[in-house]
Amino acid sequence: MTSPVILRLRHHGKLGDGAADALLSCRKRNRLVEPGQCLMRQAEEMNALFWIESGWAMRHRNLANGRRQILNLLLPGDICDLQGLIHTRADHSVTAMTPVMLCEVDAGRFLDLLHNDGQLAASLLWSVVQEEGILREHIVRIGRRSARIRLAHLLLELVRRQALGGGPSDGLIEIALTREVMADCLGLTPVHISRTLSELRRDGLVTLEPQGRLRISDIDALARHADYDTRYLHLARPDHVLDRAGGAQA
Amino acid sequence: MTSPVILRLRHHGKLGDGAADALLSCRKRNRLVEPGQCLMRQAEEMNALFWIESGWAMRHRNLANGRRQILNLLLPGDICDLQGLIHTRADHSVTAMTPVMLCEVDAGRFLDLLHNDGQLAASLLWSVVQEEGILREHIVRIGRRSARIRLAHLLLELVRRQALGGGPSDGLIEIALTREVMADCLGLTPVHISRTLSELRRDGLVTLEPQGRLRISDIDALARHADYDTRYLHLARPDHVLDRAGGAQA
DNA sequence: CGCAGACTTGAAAATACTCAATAAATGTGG
DNA sequence: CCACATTTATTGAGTATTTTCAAGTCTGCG
Repeated sequence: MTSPVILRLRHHGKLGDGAADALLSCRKRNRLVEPGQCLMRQAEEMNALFWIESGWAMRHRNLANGRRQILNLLLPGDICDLQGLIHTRADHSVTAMTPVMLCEVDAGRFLDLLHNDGQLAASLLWSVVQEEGILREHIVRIGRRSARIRLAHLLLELVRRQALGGGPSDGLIEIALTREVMADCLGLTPVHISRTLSELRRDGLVTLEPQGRLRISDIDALARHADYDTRYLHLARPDHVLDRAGGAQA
Repeated sequence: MTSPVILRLRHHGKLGDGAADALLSCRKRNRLVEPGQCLMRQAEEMNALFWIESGWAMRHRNLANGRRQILNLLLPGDICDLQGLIHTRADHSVTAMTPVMLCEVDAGRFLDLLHNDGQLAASLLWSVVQEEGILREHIVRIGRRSARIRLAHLLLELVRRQALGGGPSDGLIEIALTREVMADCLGLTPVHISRTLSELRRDGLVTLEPQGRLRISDIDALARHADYDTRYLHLARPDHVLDRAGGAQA
């Protein structure tokens, strides 16, 4: 069984077994983090370089007034943080949402690899580009879309991204998300998420499964409904959920 | 007179004259872009690698429903786009807001440099980290802050960033921003920006100067008022506008 | 069974939006 | 330098969306 990191990087394009093995050979040790525990704390020195083997985590900022904004969710196969390579302080925290198995990387060996394997370096650069794309999409979502569309977009993104790391691709979100988590992602309140989700359920777009997990009933239908386009994920195979020529914009 | 790129990168830390000259030696040619013209178009192949010598531009997405979200503003000294190094399609557009002088870079020579000059590579990586920090801060701003604080934050960031590239650092924003631009940055309407800005002016925090330019009357006062902390810019010298120990969060 | 945490629902309030009319500012040509 | 056209900004009134507060319900788990 291969690591979700490799699965994810293969969505960029060709990544030979040699490059994959080389990357895996940088592993230093695994570490298990319990839900609610920090993988990285705001204002702390960043040193560790790691990826997520299993479990979900979140990047977030806590504000002086007690509010919280979730910047991004981290799924199996996501790398956190290439930025750790330069000496700087974290401007946000990362907290486990489920039990998270981390794979810590030996920075020295990793840097050697970057130098010597151009294909691998390109794939890792791609993962940075994808992460930036995800951040930008999040800005658009929060800045210019209604609560209903925001929520639909978030769910669609999560379903897509979990598939990239080897998770389910049938519309089921593999972990239970609380209303509060969705609210803090989307800049809304849990109460309003509750109402909005009820609407989506009423309209048959989303269903609630055992253990509080959500399922998108028909991914294509919801994507069409919500003007969702996966181009920002920069996947190699052009399998946009929606592949309308030209899409939305000027 | 040195390029704003060099000025900006020096805010990361030591950058010797040798490294600076090496970077400048990658210049291929300059190109002038008129206001309203695109430097890069959504869904187009990215090939060019360039930085901004003078003038302001914006990264933005145009939505199917005619709305626009500005993702980030580009100021003199900003690099656009290191991501161009990998073969992918832009997920957003970049448009000039003023006459913009671009400096196009020879990608081959640039990559050589990255390989051979570790100090320069670190500085460029820093600029990527800073850009990501700016995107994240923008998410927090839009997601969890009131219109008034959002606007104050945006102005504070712009004043700070223009100083990094050699622009004024006295609170005057060097170009006139329309209400519509500010609105599209912050996920608000121009009308509401107008009202909010009037409030800030009424309270003596901001003044309107000739040619529609804005000035922050007292940067520290506004920063305190708006819970603004520059840590996310990852500047080497810890000259946070606010240097309260520990700051806001857990 | 019963508790704790998460969810739902209602009503009232706050925030931001829309539409529309007026006022400044900017640029153009005579 | 002035009149005019054009764009941008301000202001008011009414509306829509989202929040807040609070009470009640569901669910999973020991």
